[in-house]
Amino acid sequence: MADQETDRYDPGEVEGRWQRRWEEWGTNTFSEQRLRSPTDPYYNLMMFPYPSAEGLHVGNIYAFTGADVHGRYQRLQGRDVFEPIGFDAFGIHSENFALKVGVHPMDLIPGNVANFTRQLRRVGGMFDWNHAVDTTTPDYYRWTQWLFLQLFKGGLAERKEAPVNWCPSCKTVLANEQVVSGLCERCDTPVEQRRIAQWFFKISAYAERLLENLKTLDWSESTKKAQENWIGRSEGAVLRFPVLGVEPDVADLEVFTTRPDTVFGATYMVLAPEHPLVDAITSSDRRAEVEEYRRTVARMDVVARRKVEQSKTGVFTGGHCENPATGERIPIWIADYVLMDYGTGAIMAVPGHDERDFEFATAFGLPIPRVVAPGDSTARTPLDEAYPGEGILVNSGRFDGMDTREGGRAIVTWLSERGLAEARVNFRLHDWCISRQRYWGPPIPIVYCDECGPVPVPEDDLPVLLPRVEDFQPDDSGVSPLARVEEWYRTTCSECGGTARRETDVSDTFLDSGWYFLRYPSAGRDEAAFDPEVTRTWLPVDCYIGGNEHAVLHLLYSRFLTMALHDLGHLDFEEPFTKFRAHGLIVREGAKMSKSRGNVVIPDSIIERYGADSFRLYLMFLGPFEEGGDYRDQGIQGPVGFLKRLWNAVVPVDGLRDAAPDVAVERKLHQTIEQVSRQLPDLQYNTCVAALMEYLNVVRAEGRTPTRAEVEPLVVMIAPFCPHIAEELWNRLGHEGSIFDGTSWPSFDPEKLQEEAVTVAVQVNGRVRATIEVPPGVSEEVAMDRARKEPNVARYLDDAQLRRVIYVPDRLLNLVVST
RNA sequence: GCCGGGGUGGCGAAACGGUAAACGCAGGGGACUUAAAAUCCCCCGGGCUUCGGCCCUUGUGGGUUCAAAUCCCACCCCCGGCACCA
Repeated sequence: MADQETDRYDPGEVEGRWQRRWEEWGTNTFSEQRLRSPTDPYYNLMMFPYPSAEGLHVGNIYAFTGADVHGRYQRLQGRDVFEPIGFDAFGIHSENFALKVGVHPMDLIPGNVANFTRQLRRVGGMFDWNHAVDTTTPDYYRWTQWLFLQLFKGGLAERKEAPVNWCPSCKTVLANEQVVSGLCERCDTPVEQRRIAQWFFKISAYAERLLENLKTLDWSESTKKAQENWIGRSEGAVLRFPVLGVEPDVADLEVFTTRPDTVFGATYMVLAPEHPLVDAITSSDRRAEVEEYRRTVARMDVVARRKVEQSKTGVFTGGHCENPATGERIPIWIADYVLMDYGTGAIMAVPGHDERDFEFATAFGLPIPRVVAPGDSTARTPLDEAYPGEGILVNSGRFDGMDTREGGRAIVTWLSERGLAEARVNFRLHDWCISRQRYWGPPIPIVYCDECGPVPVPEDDLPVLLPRVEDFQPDDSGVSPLARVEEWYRTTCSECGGTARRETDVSDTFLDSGWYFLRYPSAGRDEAAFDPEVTRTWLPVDCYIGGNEHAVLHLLYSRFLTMALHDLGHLDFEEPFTKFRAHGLIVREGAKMSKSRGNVVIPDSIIERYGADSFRLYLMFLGPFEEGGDYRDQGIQGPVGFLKRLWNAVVPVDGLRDAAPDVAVERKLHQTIEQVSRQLPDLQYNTCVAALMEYLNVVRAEGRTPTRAEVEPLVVMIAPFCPHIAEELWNRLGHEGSIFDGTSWPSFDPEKLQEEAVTVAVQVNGRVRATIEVPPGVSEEVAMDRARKEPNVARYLDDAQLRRVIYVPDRLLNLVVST
């Protein structure tokens, strides 16, 4: 006879025992042998965390649990599920935090990683700790540097000048997100722009392919859309405007436009202030003003420059060019609303049909002709605002009367005959700047030789170790703290042996995280970044789950790197993630969780109090996984009670009955198996949990003692959500080893889930007047017969005429009558 | 402004175009208890009721349909992302 006291559900005790066993037995870890020859490999990936000093937050646990439930379900189906985890510990967050608390990141990070590891183990994820990665270890970033070299050799890395945000007070380069409305987020000093030579990856060369491949991917629609917008494909044409009256002759001004049809309405040109032709075009009487304007714009930071201002500013250069369509002489202005890094850095201004140009022309008194007339308007209908839509061309010479679409094509053809136009597809996507003038990252593996120029570090010399530098505070030089460490950056050229200087910038964190999924299966190998055979076996990733905050950058960079490695012959696939699902956001009591609000949920104390299984179950229950949910402190009581009742149902004092299952319970069981098996792979966790709760309610109805056959499948179905209690109960049911090592997922019998009676709603004119119990699939006649006998139906039929009957078998009978 | 995702009981949420509110939280009542906790049972959108029922209710307004939370059109609000992209 079992003692009730000692057999009470004690989550801490159960979870500790099973976590120890998993480790002892190697339940979740892959040996070299198993990694090389799995029978049914399934790579289950989740976005690895940045190990902050605060520890895991609920958002992390929510995401990881959702992914873990998916992995465990696949495993119960008999697949070999590889579920790795790692740490994305380089980067500005770690570095800034280290500066703030005055501890060196090399001392800080290991502690954070250890704490995260402890928490991740406690939550009960199915992680293969033998294949964990930490991006800050030399045996990882050695291969990050190797990756840079491959792109460099493949001609996909180039060095060029680009503007960065500079805070003159903090004396540091700032990332765009550290600039808040033109001010440094730390000291509120106005941020300036500096031009620095930096390394870029030519992701824009892949724009078309990155866009095109999206169609083939099984990804969350919102994520695909975000990438589509980011890539920003637009079709149009490049038009050439000859510059007039400048000696010696300068090149034609090139503009990109999506509306070549409106070229007859281009009454002036606008160049970006930093456009290379500004100097040549500016007349002597305008030079002082132009220079002054360019200086003002240069003082603005990159972010403020891109903010929509209330009013347009700009100055006239004194120069003119010829509109190739009208032959008219039109003025050239410069204005900050034209961006150097989009299109050609110059536009033809069509104030009649572009809102920004209209605003500018209005401010500076420039002419605003109409060249497009929609619907009921004519060439002479006045414009009181820009009309950017489609219509019929007017005031456009021989193109008058054409609609804007065919007119555009005709004009491009006409101008191209004179070499003044060509069709062009333009992308918003920019090249990826990977240089960071910071300390906490992998040094970019390049040396600058006085003789040979930039020379890649030989692969055999990798890693270029990041030296321990006590003073890693950025200074006003605008270059990395590593530039102050002479004994580190002084080196010799690997080609000529002469004196050389190391690149002192480090690379972007997104480069670390852009390939980590390639490393996991090969973690620990020191002969290659990723083993070709193992990579072929496990990749691409079968399912990737993560937050939509990385919808654009991380996912796009990962796709680009994979594509580039494919083209360079290192991979035989070009898309890394076959399936991607974005999880939703967790809020608390309707408000976003944040430290400043003081409403952050501390997972450790909740797990200590209720156990990881209850916490996991609650997180998966509180809302649809892909939409997120509202964390309410009291809400966990439901799952807590459920697990207690589950425990008490399987571990009863009198022992389980071994009798045949009750027919009604069995039917509910098969219905539950059907629903859970269908919804679980679709990540519809909240309704799966509800179904399991419903089933347990039926099993325990009126205090009945369940049979083994009734509860055993329930234990298996709860296992993805609550692995510890499932293992314990499975074990107590007499099974050896781990529940996850068998293929124990239950199957259902379609016949057994059929109800023997169904409730059919009887409506009169669409309103429910009665319900009838009938055997499933009865004929309309029988149902009608039964319905007529219902007094509350009959009284509506008495003095009415039956006009129509709609019968949906097993669901409803609608009688349409009129009086 | 543009692109996503949402608006359903006191709350978190369910609902192949077919009985709106499953599952759970909170709340109320009861059982057990000296008491409390735990546990178990019952009630729980609103109004009316002759206790048979009837009417109203899924952000707002229209529409399609025998039937709309669900489909279509217009609009309002909330959350997330992007934002002078020519």
